[in-house]
Amino acid sequence: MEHRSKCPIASTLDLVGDRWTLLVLRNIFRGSRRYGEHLESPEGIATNILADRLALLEREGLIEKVAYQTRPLRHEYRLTRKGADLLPVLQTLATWSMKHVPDRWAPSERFMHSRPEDFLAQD
Amino acid sequence: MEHRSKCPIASTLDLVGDRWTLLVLRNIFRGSRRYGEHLESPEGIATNILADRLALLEREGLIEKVAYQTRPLRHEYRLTRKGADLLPVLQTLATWSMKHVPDRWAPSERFMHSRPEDFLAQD
DNA sequence: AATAGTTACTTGCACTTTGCAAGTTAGTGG
DNA sequence: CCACTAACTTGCAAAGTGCAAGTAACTATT
Repeated sequence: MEHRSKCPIASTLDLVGDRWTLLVLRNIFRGSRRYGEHLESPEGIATNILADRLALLEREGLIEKVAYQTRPLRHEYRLTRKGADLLPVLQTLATWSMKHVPDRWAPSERFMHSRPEDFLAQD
Repeated sequence: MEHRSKCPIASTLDLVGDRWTLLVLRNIFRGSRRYGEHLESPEGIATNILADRLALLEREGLIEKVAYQTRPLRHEYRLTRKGADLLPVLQTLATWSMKHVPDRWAPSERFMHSRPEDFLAQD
């Protein structure tokens, strides 16, 4: 990973500051775990972009691939602590939008009031 | 402005979710007001991108152009309430980076503890 | 009056990233 | 052997970005 500067804000954006990465994370917070579930999100992410971003997030340690079945072997993507810790960023983005952009969906209470730890439980 | 969906998170990112817009806002929070001051930021933004983003932020009402002198007429860019309200987003991005990215600059106490209102004072 | 300096952009072009459609791979089930 | 499903990969056009050079509107200097 290459950073434009040592500014902490710029460095975070170097990682997740593009058109899709934070939305992929949002999907996971909202329950998407499998590749196909991500494709159902309302914004309509392209398959190549999704594959690229999942690989990036895994390489950077924000999500991890966990097998959910063998025969055929299939994986799902889960948040690591590093990824889950971006929850406050998504919450503040949502809060801003609710105040300044008219006619948006209301985020769930559960989403707005949860903490990163809440998304780390195993099952 | 076109939105990919009515998701509040996606909608905020439609506005500021590219490689530079949030860094231009960070500059303003850190005191850059004039075009030339923005060009001094450590990431080295290109002049065309900067002009484009300042125009976008003004068009969307996050910043406004205020004359700081006549003869020759010159303007500076200041945060509106809408723009200043993105401060918590920048603060959470910085907080995440300090926890998860090694060897970053420490943001100033002033920046991390300020509130949007603090950047709206006239002078 | 002509020249140089300052500030704030604009333009042109190469390069990179994104978006869309179609194709591929690895497996199961019939 | 064939259809089916999930998870990608590939090709290519379009949009966005990065770099260098150029322009515009003044002011200050000689």
